Amino acid sequence: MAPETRPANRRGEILDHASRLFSAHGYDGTAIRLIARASGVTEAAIYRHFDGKAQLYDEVIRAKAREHDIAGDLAASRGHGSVEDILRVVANHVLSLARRDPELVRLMSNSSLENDQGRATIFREVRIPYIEFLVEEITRRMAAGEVRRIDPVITSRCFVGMVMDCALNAGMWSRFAGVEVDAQTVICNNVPIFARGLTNDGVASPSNDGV
Amino acid sequence: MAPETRPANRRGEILDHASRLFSAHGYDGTAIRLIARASGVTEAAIYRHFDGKAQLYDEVIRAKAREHDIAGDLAASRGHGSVEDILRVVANHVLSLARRDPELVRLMSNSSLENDQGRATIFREVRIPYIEFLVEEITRRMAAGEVRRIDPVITSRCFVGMVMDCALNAGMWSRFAGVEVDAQTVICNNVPIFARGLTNDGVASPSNDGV
DNA sequence: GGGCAGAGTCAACGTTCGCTCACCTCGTCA
DNA sequence: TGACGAGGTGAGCGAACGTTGACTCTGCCC
Repeated sequence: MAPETRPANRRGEILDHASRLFSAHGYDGTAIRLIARASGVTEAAIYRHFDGKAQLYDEVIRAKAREHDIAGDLAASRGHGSVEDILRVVANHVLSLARRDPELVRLMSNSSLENDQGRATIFREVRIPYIEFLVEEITRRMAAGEVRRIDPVITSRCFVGMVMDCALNAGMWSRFAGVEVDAQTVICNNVPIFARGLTNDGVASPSNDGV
Repeated sequence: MAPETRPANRRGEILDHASRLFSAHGYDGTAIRLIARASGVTEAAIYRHFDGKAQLYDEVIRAKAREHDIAGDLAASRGHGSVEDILRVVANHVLSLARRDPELVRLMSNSSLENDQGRATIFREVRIPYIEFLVEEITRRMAAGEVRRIDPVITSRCFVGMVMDCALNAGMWSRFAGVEVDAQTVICNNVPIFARGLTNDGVASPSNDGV
C-alpha cells in the first residue's frame, strides 16, 4: 500500500486510536490488530513505538489523565465563597469533565482487575486532585468555624465518590428511571444537602438560597 | 481419569467456580478452559450445561445477585426511627454486603462494556432495592415534615451511589492514604452529615448524638 | 435384557491473539 | 556518495481462544 504522506506524529495518532478503542471495548476486548487497522499501519509498526500492549495501555491512561489540569482548574477557586460554593465547584468540574471527555469516563469504569496499575493511575490522576482540594478547603473552614467538626478526609472522599458515581452511572439512571436527569438538577439538589450538613448553623450559607 | 463420585449438582459447582474466576479475572480474562479445569471437568462438559460463555456469565451474575434478599432485609426497618437511622441502615447493609461477598463487589466493578447486560443486571438487582427503599422512606418523611423539600429520587440515588463508591474503592483508599479506614468510621462521619442536610430543623435528629 | 437419555471425555476445528523476523524505504549527515 | 537509523511492510510464529462432533459410560424405565 502506498504511504501517500507519512504523518509526522504517528505515535500520537496511534495513542488516539488506542484510547478510543480501549475505552470502547476494554483492555482484553481491544486487539492490537484493531488499533493498527484504525491507525492505518500494521501491527509491527505499533511495536516500533511501544514495548507491548500493556505499556501502550498504560500510556493511554497516563496521556488521557494528564490531558486535564484538574488541580490547576480548581486552584482558581481556592479560599473563595462558602462551603456550598466549594462543593458546587468540585461537582461542576467533575460532571463537566465527564461530559467533555466520555472516553475518560469509560476508561474509569472499564479498568479491569488485571490492569490494576491502570486503575491506580486513573485514581491518582483524576480523583486525588479533587479530594486534596476539598480536604484543604474543608480543613480551613473548619478552623474558621464555618464547618462543623468532621473528618475532612473521609468527608471529601465520600463527596467526590458520590459525584463520580453519579457521572459514571448516568447512563444507568436513564435506563431504569426512564427520564434523563440533568447534571445541574442533581447538583442543585445534592450540594445544598451536603453543605447544610457540613455547616455549623444548620442554615446552608450566607449565599443566595433562591433556587 | 476416574470419576470417583459423580456430584449431584455439577451445574451448581460450575457456576460457583465460574463466579469466583469471573470476579477475579473479568469476563475476557477468564477462559472456559480455566473454569473447566477448576470444576474438574472438561470444557465440553460445560457446554452440556450452558449455551456458551456469555450465557454462563449472565447466569453467574444473576445467581450472585439473587443470593441476597436486599429488599427483604430492608423491609424490617420500614418506617422505624429517624431519617438518620434509615440512612444508617442502608449504609450498614451495603458495606456489610460488600464485606460478606467480595466476589459481588469485584463483579460490580468489573462488568465490562461488552457485557452491558451483566452491568444492568447487577444495577437492577443490587442497587435498585436500596434506592427504592430509600425513596419510599424519604418521601414518607417529607410528607410528615421531618425532611426538607428535596427530590427523593435524586437524593436516594446519590446517597446509595456514595456508599457504593465507598465500598467499591475501599482498596484504593488504603493504597493512597496508607491508613485503613474502618467502614463504621466512615458511616459515623457521613451519615450524620447527610441526615443533618436532609432534616428540617438543622439539628440531626432527636436520637443520640454522642459519638 | 434392551433401548434410551443424561453426563462426560477426547480430539480437534477454525479463528484470533500478542508478538517477531527479515526486509525495504526514506531523509540526514559526515 | 554512501553509511545509517528511524519508521514502515508482509509473512508468519506459537499459543490460546470458544466451540463442536463422535464417542463412551451409567443409571433408569419398559
